[in-house]
Amino acid sequence: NTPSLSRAALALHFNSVPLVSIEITPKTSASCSPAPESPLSSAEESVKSQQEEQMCQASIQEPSETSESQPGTPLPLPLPGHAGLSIQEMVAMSPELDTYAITKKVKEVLTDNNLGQRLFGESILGLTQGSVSDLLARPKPWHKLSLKGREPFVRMQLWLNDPRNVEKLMDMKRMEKKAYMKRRHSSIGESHSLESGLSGSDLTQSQQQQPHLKKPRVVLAPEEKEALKRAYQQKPYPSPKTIEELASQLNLKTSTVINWFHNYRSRIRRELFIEEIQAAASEGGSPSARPGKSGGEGDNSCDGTESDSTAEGRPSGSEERKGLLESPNRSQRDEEGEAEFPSASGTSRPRGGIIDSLFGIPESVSTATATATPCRNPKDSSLRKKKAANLNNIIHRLEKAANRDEPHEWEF
DNA sequence: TTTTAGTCAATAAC
DNA sequence: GTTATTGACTAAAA
Repeated sequence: NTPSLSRAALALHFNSVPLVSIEITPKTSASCSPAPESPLSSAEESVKSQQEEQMCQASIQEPSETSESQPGTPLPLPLPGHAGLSIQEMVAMSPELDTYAITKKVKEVLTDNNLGQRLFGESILGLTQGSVSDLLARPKPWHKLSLKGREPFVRMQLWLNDPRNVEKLMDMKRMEKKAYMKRRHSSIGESHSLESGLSGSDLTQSQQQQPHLKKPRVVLAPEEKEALKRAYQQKPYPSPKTIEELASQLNLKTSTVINWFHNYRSRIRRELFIEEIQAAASEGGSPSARPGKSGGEGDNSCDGTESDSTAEGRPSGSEERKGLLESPNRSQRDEEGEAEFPSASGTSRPRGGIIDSLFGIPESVSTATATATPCRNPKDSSLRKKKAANLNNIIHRLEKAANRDEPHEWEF
């Protein structure tokens, strides 16, 4: 898997740098050579001398094809400087970070220095461009992130802390360009010889011989999306039967409809997070402050329109604040009196002291001292719409909780 | 088994 | 060429 290898190779250069001023005992690696198939490998030569020393400080793990998606496997990362801590350990020990402030700062630095998301993502985060774009545009609040989800933010924070971050990324950019030019030159030469040696039919044949493994991407028509959105407004959690019906009516595969609902729920949820954050920011609070009372989309309890209707039949006050979008199962579990936002307060996590210094987190970025997000009303109709849909979601869950068998009638 | 979280990668939009 | 969007997928939680 060339992309993975090149990604890992790219990252090793950057990630072997001490990002904060801490006494380090760098582990030495048996091999500091970059991945052989890395597109940058030729260009790397030119800057190798500058970076070799840093590279070899890294505790390098052989990059594997799937390393990036496997939890627990260290990603290409700036860790060697951190007293031998793995990224997972750092994430686990990290104080609460203000994801919104971090992404804002990262965007700023990247734009100011004309650095692309792809380069940043592949070399610093170990993520693809699309993922980076998504992450930067719609960061989830820290307390809503799983350990894995926190990882990119910790990486960003570490990168921001590195005084030479831009410089290094610039170097990387230059190397990439060099390598690209080199490849382009050689491929031009190749295509010349191909043109002279292959007839048109030969090319067609070789193309035909390529196994057609890739499925064409499904692109939903606007009407189809509209129909699905309407269905979502009615029922955010459609039954298998409804899904079947939708699929046949829209002439789509069932799996496409299922995926669409999964994705839509997830993306709506995130949109609500970001709207929450922005609203809080505009009101002067810490942007991604842990909602505590407002609870992400759960701030509906502050919103007269929804809270009135959601309050009825809610099992408990805390339930109301738990957020409209949590899964039905979770909701049922919540009824048993589980503490609110168990992971949010970071009670079991060391805060400040060595870890704060490790991250070098400025006040503006850490939310450890942040205040709760104030309540607010929705500012536009789209938000209202989403919340209305979420209301349906709640109703759905209440139905389920109240009556395990599909309820035909409501009893109040 | 269903849902969520996180991500990839194709491709649309700029 | 870069960034945004989005259908599909995997892993993990519930």
